[in-house]
Amino acid sequence: MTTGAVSPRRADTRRNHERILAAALESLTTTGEVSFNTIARTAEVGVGTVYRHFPTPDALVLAVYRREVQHLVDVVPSLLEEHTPEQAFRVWTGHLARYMMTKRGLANALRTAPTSPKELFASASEAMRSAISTLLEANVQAGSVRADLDPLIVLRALGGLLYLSPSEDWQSQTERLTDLLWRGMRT
Amino acid sequence: MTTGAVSPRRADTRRNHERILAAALESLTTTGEVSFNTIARTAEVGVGTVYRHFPTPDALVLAVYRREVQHLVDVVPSLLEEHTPEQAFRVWTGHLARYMMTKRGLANALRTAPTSPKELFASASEAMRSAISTLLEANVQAGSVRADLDPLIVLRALGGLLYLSPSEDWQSQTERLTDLLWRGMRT
Amino acid sequence: MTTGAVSPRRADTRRNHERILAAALESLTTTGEVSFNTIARTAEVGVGTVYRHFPTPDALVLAVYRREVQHLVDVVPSLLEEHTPEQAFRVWTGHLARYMMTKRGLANALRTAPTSPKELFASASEAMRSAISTLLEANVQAGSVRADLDPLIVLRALGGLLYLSPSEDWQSQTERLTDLLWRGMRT
Amino acid sequence: MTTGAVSPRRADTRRNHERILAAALESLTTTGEVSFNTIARTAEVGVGTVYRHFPTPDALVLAVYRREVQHLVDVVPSLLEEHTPEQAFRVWTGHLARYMMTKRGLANALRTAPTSPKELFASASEAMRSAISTLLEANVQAGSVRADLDPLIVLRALGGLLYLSPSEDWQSQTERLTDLLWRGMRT
DNA sequence: CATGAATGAGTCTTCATTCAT
DNA sequence: AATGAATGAAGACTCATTCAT
Repeated sequence: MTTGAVSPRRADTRRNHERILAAALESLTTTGEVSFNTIARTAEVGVGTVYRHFPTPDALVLAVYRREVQHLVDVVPSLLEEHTPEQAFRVWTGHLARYMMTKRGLANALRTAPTSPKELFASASEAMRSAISTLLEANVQAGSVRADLDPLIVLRALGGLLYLSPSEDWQSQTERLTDLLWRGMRT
Repeated sequence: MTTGAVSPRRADTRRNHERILAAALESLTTTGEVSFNTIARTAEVGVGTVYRHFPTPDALVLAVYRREVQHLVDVVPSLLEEHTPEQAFRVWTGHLARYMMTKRGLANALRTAPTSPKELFASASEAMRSAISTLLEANVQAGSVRADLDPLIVLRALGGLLYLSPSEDWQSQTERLTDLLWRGMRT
Repeated sequence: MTTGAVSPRRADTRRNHERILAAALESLTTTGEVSFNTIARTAEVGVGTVYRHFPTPDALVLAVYRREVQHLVDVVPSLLEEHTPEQAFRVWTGHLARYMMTKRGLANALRTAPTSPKELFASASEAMRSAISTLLEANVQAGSVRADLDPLIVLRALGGLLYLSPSEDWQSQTERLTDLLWRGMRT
Repeated sequence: MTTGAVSPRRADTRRNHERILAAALESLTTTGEVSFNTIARTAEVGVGTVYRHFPTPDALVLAVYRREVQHLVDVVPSLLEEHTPEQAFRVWTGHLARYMMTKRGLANALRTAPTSPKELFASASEAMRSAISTLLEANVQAGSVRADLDPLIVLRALGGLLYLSPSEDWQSQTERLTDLLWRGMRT
């Protein structure tokens, strides 16, 4: 009836979407589980609402994943602006390590995703690969690393960061792992 | 009750222990699940028996894990006898990759083990560390790698092998990852 | 609000009514279920609209039922024009059997209708009874059946046709059942 | 430990089986539903126990069904001992009508049984057919009915008894239906 | 009036854990 | 010690019904 205001119903829907994603992220980063019932309870919506927004648990995990991975991708340009290519790479591995540590549950959920790990990685892993690719290209331009590096291999080499646990001296370990890797990468 | 004689009972018990471990390993490497009921069924013992042998699911996973990791540790000496130190290291990473690929379910279970990741790594990760340590020492002796490498860092760098999936060209990827790493390790 | 003019709204409403009935019929004859949500989806209207047109699932089933049964009632006059009374009866039982077989889901839904089986039969069963009544009267006039037959009893005797399944030799079974019944009915 | 008494555990199990069947029968004859949760609640056992005894809802319905149908089959011999063949048949249809009326929910559940209607009828319908067959044979021997009657057709003709509802004058209707049928059956 | 998002009760099913034998 | 039946909490999912727009 009114024209000025955004319809409350519409607002509810959007807010629900947000709340569900937030609840799912929290659940994934803490327990690593994605019980629709629990998420509904946390987000304070009905279970049916969760199902309306995300047909399957996988779809929900995927949505959370995409969103989170995007953070790592988005930070690359600014890193390259503010640092030398080499520094940018090193700082980014720090981001990656921190991300891995915080989102442990998420990482696990991704690995154990029962269905369509294909689609999952097709999009997410590709995003990561392109982020690394950009960093490598900048370094190749600067002459600091070899030109024949496969971003995927570098990504795999960084995979060990997944093992880091908050209790250990992860900062130092990350640096040392990056050092080791860098020695193997440089010209 | 008695300690001197090996009672027939004792034999049964030992056999049960074996069967449970075998069933758990199979379950972990295939489905990645460790349902006590399922394992009991596979091992052809009662659930109660499984509980008697392993108080918690974690204890069972840990036991399986220890056993499996031992294989990777045990192979080191013979590798060093039959190959140059560098070759030994490279061949061992191949073993590691194959192991990771075969025991995917196990690896996942380990990562998602809800409790006591401490104890889990205290023993298992330590075993792996010592295996790498041995390989590194041989290479240091031969002058092929730097003397200041931390085995743990190298182990982390190899962690990316966990991502490999059977469908991909994992052999080539393993070699390339090892190459990259080796460049960073050598003198 | 107004009664004199046929509003465009009215047209929409009538069309919706039709679509809902059509969707319900299809659902009943195929799956035998009457999920309002599913029906709404099939009819391409909102659930609320279905509720507006039919207050309860029963009301909807009843409406579909009435409509379908009418087919069996409407065919009687023409049968009596084109056949002898006895043949008309026999042909009609064939119609009945085919109808039962096609609308199996409908028949089941009717039987399991949780509430108001009263109202359900008050109208639908009455229509069937009158159809049979007409057929019997013609036969009484022709002197081929006894005059003291209760149409309801005859209807019940034909109820066995409900059991027929498409896979069996239902045509022959219908004829034999009709034969048996006819022997009991004739003068 | 004791030898004289049947082990209590064994007794519990058997008692549970009974209670579940009883609860299922009640549920089927009243609401026509077979919710495992509800049945467990009624029988005062855990849901898991119901699952242990009956793997699927169908298996439970089937078990109840077999049991109930058996009653109708078992009564035949005594009827033939105490009555003339014709009377036996008429009394049996009375039993059938009463059974149908009481077990309405059961009958419905049977018709709508989603899976394996095959197996269901292979056993149950066959039992019914043989019951009627016995009654017919006795009558053929006594010369009261024709020898070429197909028990299955007679069973179908009696199917109309399913329609009877307790509120109506079902006794009289049953008799009249049987009369009509008998006229068609006799020599 | 029509729409369809939201709700939540209720069903199915699995599985860790207990415990009587 | 071994067994496995029993239990029930918990998760997945459906669907009737309400209600804001």
